[in-house]
Amino acid sequence: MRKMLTSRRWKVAPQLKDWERSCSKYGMKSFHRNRKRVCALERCRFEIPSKRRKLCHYSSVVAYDQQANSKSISNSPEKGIKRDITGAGASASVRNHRKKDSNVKFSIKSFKVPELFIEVPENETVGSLKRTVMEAVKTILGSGLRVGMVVQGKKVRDDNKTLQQAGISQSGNLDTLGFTLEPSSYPVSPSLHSKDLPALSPYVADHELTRLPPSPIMELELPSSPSAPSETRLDEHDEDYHELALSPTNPIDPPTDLAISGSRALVVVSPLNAEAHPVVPVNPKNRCSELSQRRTRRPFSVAEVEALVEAVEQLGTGRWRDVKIRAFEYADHRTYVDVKDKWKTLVHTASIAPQQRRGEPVPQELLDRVLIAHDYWSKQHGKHQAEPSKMTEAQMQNIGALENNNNSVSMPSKMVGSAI
DNA sequence: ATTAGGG
DNA sequence: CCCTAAT
Repeated sequence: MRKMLTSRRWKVAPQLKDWERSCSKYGMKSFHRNRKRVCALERCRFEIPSKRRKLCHYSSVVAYDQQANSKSISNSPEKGIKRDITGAGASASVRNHRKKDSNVKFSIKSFKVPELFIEVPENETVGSLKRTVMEAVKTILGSGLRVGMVVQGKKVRDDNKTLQQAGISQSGNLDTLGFTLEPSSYPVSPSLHSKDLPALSPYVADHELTRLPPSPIMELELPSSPSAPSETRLDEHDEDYHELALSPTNPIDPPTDLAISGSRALVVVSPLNAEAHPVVPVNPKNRCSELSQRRTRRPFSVAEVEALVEAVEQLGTGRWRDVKIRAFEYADHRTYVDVKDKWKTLVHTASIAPQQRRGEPVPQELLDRVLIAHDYWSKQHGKHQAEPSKMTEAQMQNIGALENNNNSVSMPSKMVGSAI
């Protein structure tokens, strides 16, 4: 659903087609499973594409150009948002004027502000649209804004950090420095509090069930007093802003100087076939609400990882359905896709330095097994009997050569744990 | 419904 | 985790 919102319209048709094909091929079960999604698809078919669900209420980008004292609204199709923002100069940009002393000198061309979702009927007049936008802007301003800082695409939260420590120096990449205007308050949608929490698998050491899904809804009532611009309050929304963060590899500042005037941004308001909604911050429980609720994060526990490794060692890396059943048969919240993804991250985790790993540390012993199993199963094992490609000596050591055509082939048990 | 990969 | 193209 989220993705649908982000999809360009022309991608919708194929989607529906797939669905139909899938239904005819897999029966009503598939039909019902996908109906929900497709219905949503249909509803959002004419909506303004948006990057993430959490931002689906802000599909247009309002940018303030300080220098020109003008504001512009742009609506860019998904993937283009970041580029458009930066490319259009709608983002904060900084220039290094002089590299003499230890002072960092720069100018802010513009600020990046949170997205804004505008929903108006087709027969809306330009004039009323302008007013609507103005209201939206006033709403944002009324709710209070705080300044966020981005360096090299990463948000800088530590206010105590010196500019130098943050990598902001006359010699640093001032081009990657950006500022954003963010709402200082993020009311939480009450309807989202009671998220269903499936039964935990026998392995799950539950402790991560407290996080509430962040709400994209912004305060509609303006007169809210500018609450304390605490950095921590927006922690959970950082990712959102990362989306809008400047790309280090995407210089946005042409050798021009400050004063940028006029707005080349355009306004694109998709026609809404349904009822008219002059109001800006859309009703919380509308189209893209429940349907797109991101699942609560459930980090795999060590026990789960062990179960997964165990299963993969036996089944390989191409039968995630089976792996899921074997290792998480009773963990409804772990789908075979989840399991497959977890293996992917495990392989990655095992490949990086321990210092770079995050979350509950996974015993090295398990990570070793991950790597071994990964290697083993990625080299023509359990797969078609292709010509035995060359295996280096090292591989021979770690990956014992052995195979049988049985359907339940597995890694030679001798290997399991050989790398402790 | 599952698989396989990119996001 | 999400989203999807292919099976």
